[in-house]
Amino acid sequence: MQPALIRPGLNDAPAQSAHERVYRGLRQQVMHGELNPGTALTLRGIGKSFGVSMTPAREAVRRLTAEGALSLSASGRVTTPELSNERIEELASIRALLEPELASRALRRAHLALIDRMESINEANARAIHNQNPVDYIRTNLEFHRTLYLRAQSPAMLGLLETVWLQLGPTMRMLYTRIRRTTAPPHHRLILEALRAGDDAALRLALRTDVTQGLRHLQV
Amino acid sequence: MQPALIRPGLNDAPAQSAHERVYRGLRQQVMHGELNPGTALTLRGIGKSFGVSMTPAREAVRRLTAEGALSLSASGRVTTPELSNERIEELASIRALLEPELASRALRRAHLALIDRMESINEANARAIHNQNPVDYIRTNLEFHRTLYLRAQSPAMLGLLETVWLQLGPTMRMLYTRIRRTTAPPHHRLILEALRAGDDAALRLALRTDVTQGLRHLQV
DNA sequence: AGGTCAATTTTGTGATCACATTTTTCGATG
DNA sequence: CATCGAAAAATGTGATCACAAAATTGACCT
Repeated sequence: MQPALIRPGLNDAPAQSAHERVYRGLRQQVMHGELNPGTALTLRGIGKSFGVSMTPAREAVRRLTAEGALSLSASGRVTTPELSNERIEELASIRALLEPELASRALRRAHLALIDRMESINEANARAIHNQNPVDYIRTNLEFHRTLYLRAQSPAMLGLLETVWLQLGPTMRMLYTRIRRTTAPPHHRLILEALRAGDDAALRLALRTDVTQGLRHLQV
Repeated sequence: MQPALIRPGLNDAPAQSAHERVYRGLRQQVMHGELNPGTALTLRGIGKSFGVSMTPAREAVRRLTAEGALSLSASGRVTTPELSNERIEELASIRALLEPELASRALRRAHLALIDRMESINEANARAIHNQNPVDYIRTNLEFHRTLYLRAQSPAMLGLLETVWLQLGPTMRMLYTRIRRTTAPPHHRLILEALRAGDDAALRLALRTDVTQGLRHLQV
């Protein structure tokens, strides 16, 4: 197999295991909507594309499957999940439950520097929309939300939410290309205003609508 | 390795893979509080106790680690998690967020047969308390809740909640043996009454207090 | 053309091995 | 008696292999 070619200077974590690299790589592809729903993957293919054997690929797949990022067929085949409309709505309602709570917990700790950072992420988000780039759009949108939620100091809740995002990743890409979004999500402004005003109720409402509204265009 | 000795008649799922058997076995041990926090496990030991090689043991551990049921040390050692007080409270507040919602969704579909079944599970729960049996107590308590939530028809939300239960499993055992519970959890009665009355607000409140109250005795 | 079935290829599973690292053991030393 | 350090044991990681099951292919027949 390939010599794996680790360049320590470029990695955040100094010594990543092979399985960890595969896991992070696949996870990002799924969460950022780089894969369409139903995309088939194979252990040998994953291994080859990361320059490792089947073993670390298998472990990464098990992990991601446990998080709902991938699904296994009865015969063990690996694909990105194809969600039913009911499932999409359920996941959206979980977001609507968790995200206002996380935002509310972050509110008291959200200083101006944080709001400025969110503002600049939101501008990158607008650029992604202008460039019709779905992956950048999804990535910056999640980054906008995560930047806020990190301040909530609630790692378990954020962890749960990220598995929900993971499950929605491929579907979000599909939805994005379907609705051909042309304007920025209107609720990000409301979120920023509520943060600046320190208005908990307005913040919760802004998040609930932001999260819910994006997935209202199903009609499959 | 051992011939694995599968007896199809005794298994619910007809053809379980080795990894699946290990996963289910470990998962139950963790969720039902059969393992104290900080219990060390080894891949070879797990494999031996299930009559399989390291490979399926490793996959099961990866899966359970992804669900928060087990933790990995920096050197890859496997233990059941030892939760900080902050983490316990955070997990409790997640329960307090999800469980009233699941109960509310189940309410309209909760017929009398379901309530009767919950009642009988609650009696088994009382017996477990009388017998000072922590594992039976935890098991029947979770079964009481899960029986209700299954009616919510919200598999993703229930799945998330089960990972929270998993994370709390070893800690619940520790808390149980610490407080030496002697009387039945008072809120199960309130839950049943609210179900019978079809009172959504009362049901939500009963669950929130039931879930929160059990973990108020920390004081580590 | 379309369908059927056998041959072939692809794929996941589980076991085993070599290896590096960590942990434990245990004796020597102060 | 405690502490340090070296030897020994235990452990996780990744690669490879054999095998069975599944999916694909392609020839053949109707």
